[in-house]
Amino acid sequence: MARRSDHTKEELQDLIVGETMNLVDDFGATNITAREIAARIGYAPGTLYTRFDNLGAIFLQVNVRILERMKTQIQGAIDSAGDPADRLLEMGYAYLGFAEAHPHWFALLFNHKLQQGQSVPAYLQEIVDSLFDLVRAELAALDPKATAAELELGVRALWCGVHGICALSLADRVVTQHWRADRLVLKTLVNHFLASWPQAATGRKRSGLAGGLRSRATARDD
Amino acid sequence: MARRSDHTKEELQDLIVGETMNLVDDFGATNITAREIAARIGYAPGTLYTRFDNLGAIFLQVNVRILERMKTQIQGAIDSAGDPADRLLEMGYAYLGFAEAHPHWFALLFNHKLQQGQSVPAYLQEIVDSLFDLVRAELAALDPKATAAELELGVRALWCGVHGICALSLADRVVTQHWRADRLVLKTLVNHFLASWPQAATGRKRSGLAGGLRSRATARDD
DNA sequence: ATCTTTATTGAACATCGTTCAATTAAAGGG
DNA sequence: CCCTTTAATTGAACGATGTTCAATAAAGAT
Repeated sequence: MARRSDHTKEELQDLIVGETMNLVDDFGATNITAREIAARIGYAPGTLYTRFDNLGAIFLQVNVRILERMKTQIQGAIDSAGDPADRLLEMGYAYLGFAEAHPHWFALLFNHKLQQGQSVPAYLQEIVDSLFDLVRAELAALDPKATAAELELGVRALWCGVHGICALSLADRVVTQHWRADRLVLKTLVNHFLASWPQAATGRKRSGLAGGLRSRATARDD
Repeated sequence: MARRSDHTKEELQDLIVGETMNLVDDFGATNITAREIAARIGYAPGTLYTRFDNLGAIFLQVNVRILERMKTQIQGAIDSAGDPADRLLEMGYAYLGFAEAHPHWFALLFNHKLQQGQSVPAYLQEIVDSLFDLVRAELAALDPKATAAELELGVRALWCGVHGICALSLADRVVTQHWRADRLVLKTLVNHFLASWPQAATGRKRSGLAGGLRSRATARDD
């Protein structure tokens, strides 16, 4: 039995979340048991419930750490590229690289359901927002005249698009990209998107290709 | 007890899959038990295992039906629109509409993991392929000179992009599109993509906007 | 030393997926 | 019509799960 003051409350909490994170990486969240987590940190199963309401609460904290790591990866990708378009592409590659390197983390991050009445921790939401901001900054650099609403739409469209590629790259699913060229698909998507991003190349007039898009994109929402 | 010849083997199989499909729609796959499925069709739990190896095998057949329904929805969307670009957009809306109308089905379809050594049923893969073909046909109509490889890349990029929007529109997840404008995001993504789809508008020359994209999209794959 | 507090335990509970010997209904042969 | 054969169906049982909580034991206080 672990002695009473081997760890403070905070240390024990960290220990639980950290070990769960490792187990998720290796085996996936669905193959983890409370007893296994407890055994690995040298405590009894019941101890987990002195710090967390249930396993779901632990997984939520694991997701915070996963998202932190993902942000680190994506931020690192920005430094290695020069112009905004390349930086957006590198961010996409980093996102995809993370999903491929840690598919179980990726799955937990996006599939884990909050329990009834539970809300997203503010700190986690901040990280999400900061990631959105990274994309927004590059899109704004490419189109300084874009409105806030246009930028918001662009960020979300691009982000979701890249996410879809990563989500469908996960193995052992029913619908999968068995065609192994995810990076090429990602590049295709990002570049097609960016090709018409400065929505009106010269002075935001509605003419030609980009103008056609603009009228499309701002028409009625159906 | 259900009498021996109340149902043939095939009828019983259909009954199990159908009832499971209903339960998934209402409560989600993770909240369903073998005992509940059995009770609803008036059989004992053990009976399920005379037709299926385990619950996962039932869910796999449910996924076949889900995908069939999804295909029906998407095919229906094609008829209601005129030009290829509108048809692609409508297909995206149908995809999104399906995800929003049946989030639990959508989650099962894309999150359910095959067990070790299990492979995707041929019939299910055929449906996936046929859906890809629907997108391919429209992209080909928009760019008759596109090569097979270009079409394949385009189909996958567009499909994955739309899928990402749908996946992130699911509620009660940690990372979510709490910003309710999924259809607008989808339209933005599709239209930006299509705006540069006929990759070189006049005679496939590499010039201007589209040419820039083309050189990007076909450069080294990293 | 003794008491108080509280961190930790681990047996117990309900429920889960799954198995399989027992049971019961249908089919066939006389 | 009855008896035997066949196989569809059962439901108790098993091991494992998440979770609870009275019991325990260790730390700090007096």
